[in-house]
Amino acid sequence: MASSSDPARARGDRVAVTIKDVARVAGLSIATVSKYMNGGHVLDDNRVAIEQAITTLGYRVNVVARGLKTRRTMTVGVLIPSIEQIFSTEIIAAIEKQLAKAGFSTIVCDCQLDAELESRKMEILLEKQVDGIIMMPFSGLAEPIQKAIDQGVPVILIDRKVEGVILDTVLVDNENLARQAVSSLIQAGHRRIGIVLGPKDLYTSRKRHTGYLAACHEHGLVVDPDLIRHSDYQIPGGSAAFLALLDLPDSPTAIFTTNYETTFAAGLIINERGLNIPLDLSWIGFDSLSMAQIFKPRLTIVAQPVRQIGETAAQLILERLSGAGGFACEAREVILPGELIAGLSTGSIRTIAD
Amino acid sequence: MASSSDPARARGDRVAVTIKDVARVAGLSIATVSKYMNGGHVLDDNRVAIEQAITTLGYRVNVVARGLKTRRTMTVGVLIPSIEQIFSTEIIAAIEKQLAKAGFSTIVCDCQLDAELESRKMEILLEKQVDGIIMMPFSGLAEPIQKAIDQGVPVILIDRKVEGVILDTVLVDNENLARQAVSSLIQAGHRRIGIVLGPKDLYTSRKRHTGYLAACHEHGLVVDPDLIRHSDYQIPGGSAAFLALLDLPDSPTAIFTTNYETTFAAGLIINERGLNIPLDLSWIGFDSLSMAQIFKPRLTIVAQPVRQIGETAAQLILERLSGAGGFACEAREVILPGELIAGLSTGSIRTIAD
DNA sequence: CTGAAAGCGCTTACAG
DNA sequence: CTGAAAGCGCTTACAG
Repeated sequence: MASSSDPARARGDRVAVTIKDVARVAGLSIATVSKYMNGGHVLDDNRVAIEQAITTLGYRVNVVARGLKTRRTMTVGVLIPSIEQIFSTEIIAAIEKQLAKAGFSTIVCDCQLDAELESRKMEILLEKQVDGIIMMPFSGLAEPIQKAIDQGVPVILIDRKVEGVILDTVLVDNENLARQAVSSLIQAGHRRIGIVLGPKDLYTSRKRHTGYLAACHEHGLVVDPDLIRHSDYQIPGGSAAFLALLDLPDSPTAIFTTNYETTFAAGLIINERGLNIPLDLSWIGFDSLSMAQIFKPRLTIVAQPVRQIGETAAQLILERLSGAGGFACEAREVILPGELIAGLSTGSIRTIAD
Repeated sequence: MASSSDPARARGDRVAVTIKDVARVAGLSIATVSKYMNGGHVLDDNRVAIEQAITTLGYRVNVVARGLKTRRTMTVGVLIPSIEQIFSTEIIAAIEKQLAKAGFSTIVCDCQLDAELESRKMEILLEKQVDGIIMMPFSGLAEPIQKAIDQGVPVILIDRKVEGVILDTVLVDNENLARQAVSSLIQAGHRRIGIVLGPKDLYTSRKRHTGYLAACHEHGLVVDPDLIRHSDYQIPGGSAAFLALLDLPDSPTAIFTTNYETTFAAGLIINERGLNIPLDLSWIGFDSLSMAQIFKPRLTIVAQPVRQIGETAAQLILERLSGAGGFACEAREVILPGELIAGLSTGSIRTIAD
C-alpha cells in the first residue's frame, strides 16, 4: 500500500491500487487475478489469496482501462432535450433501472433545448465510447445521429422520428390519444374546441393535430382553423396561444393543451384570470399527472406511458448490444398506447347551457 | 480507412479510427498528432496535413484511452437521491452547465431513494474514475463517502451535512427560512400553526424544525407538540401527517409543509376535501414553485436557490480539481440564502375572525 | 489452472 | 518542431 510519505499522495494525486498490486500481494500473475475478477475459475487457495489481497488493498477495477482493452465500456448514453422536463426524467429513471439489471450504466446528457449543443453532446458521448445511445431528438436533425451511425454505435430513438435516419424507435400513439381526448369533449356537447399544439414540423405535434382533426371529422364537426394554435411547446409560447384562444370573439368552450409546458401555461393563465373550470371553460391537459391532481377541480389529462417508454428503449438497445437480433436486424418501431385520465375539468356543455 | 470488406465492420464491431491512422495518413508520428490534438504547436504544413487526415478519416479522440494515460477523465460524478425530484434536476442542470464551461462532463447517478444503491452507485462512479464527486446525501451514512475519500477523490456535499466526514458543503439557510415563514404566519394573526417535517434525524428537517421553534419563541407563542409532525418527506407519509393535523380536535389555522413532497401531498388533500385556502386554512409550502403558481390561490412558498446551489458546488469541485486552494485546503461551508415567495394562501387570521 | 507477452489508444518525457 | 519508446491498467489468446 502507498505509504503515507508517498509524494504522490502528499500532492493529493490519486495513487490507485492496480491489478499488479493485487497480483504481487497474492503471489500470482495479473492474468490470474484478471481471470478471477471476470468470474473465471481459479484454485481455491488462489481465490482466497486474491480476495484477501483485494480487501487489504481496497482494490477496485479500473473500468476505463478495461474498456480500452475490451472495446466495451458497458455504458449507454442518453441524450435528451432537457433534464428539467419531468417527461424526460421519468423516462431516464426507467431506462437506468432496466439497464442496470444488465450491468450497464448510463451517461445522461441534455442539450438544454439547444440544437448546437445536441450535436456537441452527441460528440461527447461518442468520445466517451458509449456502447449505445438512447436519444429523444430535439432539433429533429439527422446530423447528430448520423455521427453515431458512422461510428457503428447503435441508436434508439424515443418520442419522435427523425427524417433521414432509419432506426429502432419507441413512440406513443399520439394520434389516437388526441382523438380520444377531443372525442370526449365533443361527446360532452362541445362544438368549439380549441387546441394548443407545438411547432408545425414537430412529429408529436403533427400526430396530435391529426388526432384532433380525426375526432372532428368523425363527429361531423366543421373545423375552424382559428381554434388551432401552434406554439413552441414552451411556457411563453403556450401562454400566448392559450390567451389567443380565450380572447377569440367566438371563443372555444373547451381547450386541449397538448404537452406539459402548454398545459402548465394554461394553468397559470386560468389561475391569473380566475377562470372557473369547467364552468367557464372545459380543459384537457397533457403529461401533467401531478399537476392534474393538485388542480381544482382535478384535471383530465392525456398521460404518456413514461415507464414503458424507458423500459422499451432499454430493451431495444440491449438487444442491439448483445447482438441477438443483431446488427443486421431491421429497424423496429414500437408504438405504445397512452391513457386518458379523467378528472372533473371537462364539464358537459349541455349542463352549462341548461 | 477500413474497407467495406473488413470483417470487423461486417460483424458490426466498431472499427475505430485511431491516432495511428491519422499519423499514417498525415505522414507524421503519433506524437506529433497527439501534440496537435492537445493544442500544441506544429509546423503549418503539418497542421494542414493533420487536419485533413482528421476530416477524411472522421477521427475522434478516444477519451477513454486518454484518461488512462493522463489519469484524469475530466468527468465529475453527481450522486443524488432521486432523479425524479425536481429539486435535484434543477441543481444538476446548473452543475452541468458550470462544469461544461471548464471542459468537464458529468455522470449523473441516482440511488432511487435506496441506501444500498447509494453505496453501489458511489462504487460505480469510482470505478469509472471520475475526477471528483458532487453528492446530495440520501442515507446520511459516511460509508459511501469514505470510499471516495480513501481513493483520494474530492467530494462536495450539497443540501445536507453528513456526520463523520468533513468536506466542502453547500447548504441552504433552512433555519432562517423556516423562521421567516412561520413568523409571517404569526404576524398574520395565527396562533396555532402546524408543521409537517421530515425524519427526525435528517439535517434539513432538523434545521427547519429549529426555525419553527425560533419563530414561536420570538413571538412568545407556546409550542404545542401536537402541531409538530414528522414524516418521511415522501407523499404518503406527508399526507398522513397533514391529515393528522387537520383532524386534530383543536386543529391549526395554518400549516407549513417543509419539502416538495409533503407540500404536494397537502395539495392533494386540500383538493380532495375541497378546502378553501386561505379561508379554511392558511398554508405555506416548500420547493414547489411551479405548483405554487398553478395553485388557487397562488401559494406562498419557501424557495431554495437551486441554481446557486449547483453553481456553487461546481465551483468548489473545480477548485479542488485544479489544485488551486488544493488538496490541503480546509473544508469550506457555504450557506446560501433562500427566499420566501408570497402568494395568497396565507390569509390573515384576524380577517377570518372578523 | 496459470503466466508471459502483446496490445487496446493515448500521452509524455527525452533525444535529436 | 518531431519522433521513438515507455507505459497508463487492463484483457486475451497462447503455451505450459
